[in-house]
Amino acid sequence: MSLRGASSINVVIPGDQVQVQGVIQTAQSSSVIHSPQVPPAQASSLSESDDSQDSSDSIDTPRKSHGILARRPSYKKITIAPNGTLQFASQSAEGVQGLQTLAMANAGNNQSGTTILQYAQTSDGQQILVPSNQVVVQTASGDMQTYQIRTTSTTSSLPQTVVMTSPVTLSCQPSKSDDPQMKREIRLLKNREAARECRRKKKEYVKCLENRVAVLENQNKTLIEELKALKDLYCHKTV
DNA sequence: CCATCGGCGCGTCAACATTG
DNA sequence: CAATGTTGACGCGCCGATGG
Repeated sequence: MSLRGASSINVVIPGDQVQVQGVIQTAQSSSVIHSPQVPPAQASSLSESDDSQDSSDSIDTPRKSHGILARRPSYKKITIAPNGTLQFASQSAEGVQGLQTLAMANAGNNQSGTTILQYAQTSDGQQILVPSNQVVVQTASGDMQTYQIRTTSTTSSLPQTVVMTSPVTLSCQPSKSDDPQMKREIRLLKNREAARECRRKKKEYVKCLENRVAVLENQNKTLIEELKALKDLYCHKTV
């Protein structure tokens, strides 16, 4: 019963409540339990179980043992419709264009004290990496300035106030360094962020599934009651 | 009070997918 | 095809609960 992270997910139909009325709703089958929509290439590798490698047979490391796992569809492709259902984006409709301009999402929750990089976009459209405790502001004159952000409360439960400190120059842009050490550092940072984001999406996804289950159970219950009522009605008529 | 346990989030690695 | 993104697996540390 850990209270930390408030992650005890009790199935709650969230704010945009999913109300079951009418019941019939055969619904555009945006089924939640989408059978792993395996792309053709992958499907073959599924059934054939990586034939090319089976000779080398997987005693390599324990890590490699998850070859069995079919690649799941990306959480990224799953969006939540206002009515609580999940929608799966088509391949091409990704379009996260503006996203990278200033992702401040996690800036506050960095408990570990490590610096997280995020993408910002300079006025000339160039992407740069900026530590997530900084924010990029475009001034009236059009030039970009970054500010450091300090949060005044350390506990995540309390509201955090943001303090803008003195501007920081962008001189330390990782200018496409060829230094392998630097490259690795950047990759690690990016992966760190990616992992965090991935976990967030996964949690969201699971929550959605649970909501969906609740809705379907509700529907099921209503249908059963309706059926029962109809049966009763029918019996009375025939007798 | 201390040891233990279970849950959680994190960072990293590696395998696989996607993109250009 | 190389670079980059995504995500499962693993190990670690932290925290709260629980039992002695």
